[in-house]
Amino acid sequence: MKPTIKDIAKKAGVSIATVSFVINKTKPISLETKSRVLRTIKSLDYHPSKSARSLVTGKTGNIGFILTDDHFLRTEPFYTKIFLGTEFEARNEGYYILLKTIKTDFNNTDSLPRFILNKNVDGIIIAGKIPNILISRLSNYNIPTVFVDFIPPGNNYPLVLIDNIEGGLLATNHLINLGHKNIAFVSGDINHPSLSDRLKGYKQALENAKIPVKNNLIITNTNYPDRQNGFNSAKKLFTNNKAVTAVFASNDATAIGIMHYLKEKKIKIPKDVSVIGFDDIEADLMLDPSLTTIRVPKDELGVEALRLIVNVIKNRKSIHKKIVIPVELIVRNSTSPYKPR
Amino acid sequence: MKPTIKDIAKKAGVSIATVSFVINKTKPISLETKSRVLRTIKSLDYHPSKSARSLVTGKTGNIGFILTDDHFLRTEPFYTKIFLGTEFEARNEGYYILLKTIKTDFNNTDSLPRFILNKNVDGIIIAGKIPNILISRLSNYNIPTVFVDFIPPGNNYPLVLIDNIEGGLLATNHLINLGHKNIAFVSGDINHPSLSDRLKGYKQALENAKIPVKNNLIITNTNYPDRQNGFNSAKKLFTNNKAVTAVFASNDATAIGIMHYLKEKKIKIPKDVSVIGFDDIEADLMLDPSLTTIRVPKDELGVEALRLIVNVIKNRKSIHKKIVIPVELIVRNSTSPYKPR
DNA sequence: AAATTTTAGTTAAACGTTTAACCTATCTAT
DNA sequence: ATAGATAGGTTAAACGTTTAACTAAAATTT
Repeated sequence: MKPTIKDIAKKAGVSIATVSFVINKTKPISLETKSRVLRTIKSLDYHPSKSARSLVTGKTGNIGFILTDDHFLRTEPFYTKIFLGTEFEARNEGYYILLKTIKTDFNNTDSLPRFILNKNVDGIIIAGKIPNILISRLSNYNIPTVFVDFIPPGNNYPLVLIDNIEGGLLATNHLINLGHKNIAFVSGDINHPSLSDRLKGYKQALENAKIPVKNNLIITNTNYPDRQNGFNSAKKLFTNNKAVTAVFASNDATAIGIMHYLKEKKIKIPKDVSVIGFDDIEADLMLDPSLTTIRVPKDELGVEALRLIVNVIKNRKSIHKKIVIPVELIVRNSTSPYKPR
Repeated sequence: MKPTIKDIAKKAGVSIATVSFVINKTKPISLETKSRVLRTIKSLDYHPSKSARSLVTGKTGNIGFILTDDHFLRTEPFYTKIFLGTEFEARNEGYYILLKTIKTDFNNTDSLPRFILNKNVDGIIIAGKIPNILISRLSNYNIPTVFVDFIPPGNNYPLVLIDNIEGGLLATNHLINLGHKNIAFVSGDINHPSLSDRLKGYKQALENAKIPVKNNLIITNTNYPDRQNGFNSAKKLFTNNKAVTAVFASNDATAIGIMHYLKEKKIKIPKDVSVIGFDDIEADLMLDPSLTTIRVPKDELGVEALRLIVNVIKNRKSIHKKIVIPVELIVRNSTSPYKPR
């Protein structure tokens, strides 16, 4: 059987309290007994039981990670990467992550994640857009919470965000600097704050450059921003607008769909039309031509979220901190200087 | 404060044991008191504390998932997908997964995963090739273990495996059926059992078709089977063998590298050379031409592993079961009938 | 009718820690 | 010299469950 703290105490000839103090460094213990205790711990390969510890301290050493299943199951591994970043940093900090996906249409009759109900986490990280009803039900439990890539209503939680407006600016400026004037913006669900911020950056860049914003060059809808949606949007865009020479897609999946459409129509990329994406997902590298895009450091988002939640857990006062992760323009081969078509 | 079992007992006018029996259905309780207890549980929104439960039962409701960091961090999300399959099924079964990556060169001085030492998991799943030293050190702890996509030395553990030989056969037969005779096999680290099994299938298919196996058409080494390695191997292969008209790459990453080489050399795929991969990773879809491959249902591997470990945990007798997951030929556009070059 | 079994419950120990309360001896400041 | 603080410990309660051992009544068997 695994040794317990009692075994250590007996063998070292001290009380179990002393052993505990040595382990946790919570009271001064003479160098002599301390080293004796540590030696016996080593010799018996003793490790404190997590459950027993949790029971008395109320701390679990676990952190819950919540996101909607569509965000997790989509082929574009955006939130998966964030999760992995969190996972990675959790190991550095000595925490474990418990993952829970919820349905997109989570409602009042659905039960909350078990790890919340049975107090199996010290805090939670919520990634991406989740239903308001979940947020409000969660708030009853008064558990430390950090949001990633989503601003919950009320906005009094600690946050880790992408600098989407800046990204929109960078992308659009890149096209403007290449000499393009007829620059389209193609997006999926514009209700998602990330996407609407990217649009905001787009508009602002155009205004800064004194290029008029034309509504017929802005294709948005309420669908999930995937390849299919990009393809359909491209069809809509290009059948009506022959003059477009550059497209800013609000994410890479959309960009890929657009490129498929263009290839099908034998429109050359980037000779005839430049395309820029957003996110920098793995698939980009395999495209021909490779996709110019705005890199979002997804792992870093996850890492920062973990650090932030640990911070909130330790300084129980609910920190009202907002961390904005910068993005970066990655120029590849899908964009080139303007030439009249 | 959260209600405890005591609060329920008091309010329902029974002993805490009775409450426990009702919750766990572990002793017959009259319908009347049962429903009274259940009502109070609902009304107080009571949920048993996981730590307390774990402490007395010795069960944690957690399962550890171990793999090497290179398998987890590589851009090809092969093991990530397996992990997600496990995660998904764990939620169905009421378990949580604790993830731990270890270094590829894990040695005797590295400490074992914490969740093992402090008894925070009921069982572990090990995915992919891991160092023998870890396996032997783990065996001291006598914890239920399932291996995925790896046969540990000794081979007396429950396993979930890919049918790699069958996959090698399928891939090679596909090329043979298209009329190819000079079929190359390109692989990375041939010490990995999965890859050597794929080679086995390749050889067997050739023998079945009475096509001689030529060693100069088999390019293997000890590198990680990634794109770069595929590219280099292709260079080696095609500079010496002008007659090759088909290549079986032992995984998709390798195939992608090969395709890059061929494109660079203006060798047309599949007109001049057919290419088939193995794994069916996401990137395949984005390739031009799209990659014919052998699909490995990665999520299913993860799901089966979870089911198996739960089974082992419940029927404590160490089940010696081996689950082989079938693979499937996916024909896309990178393979076509043989034509002389 | 007596003996036995079953049902429905209670009591209390146990799980392995942490930590408040207490104790004694030694050191420090006045 | 005395009071107070500190170092270095011990004892025992507490955390919230499960479960073995027990009891009393009701149902069943003989």
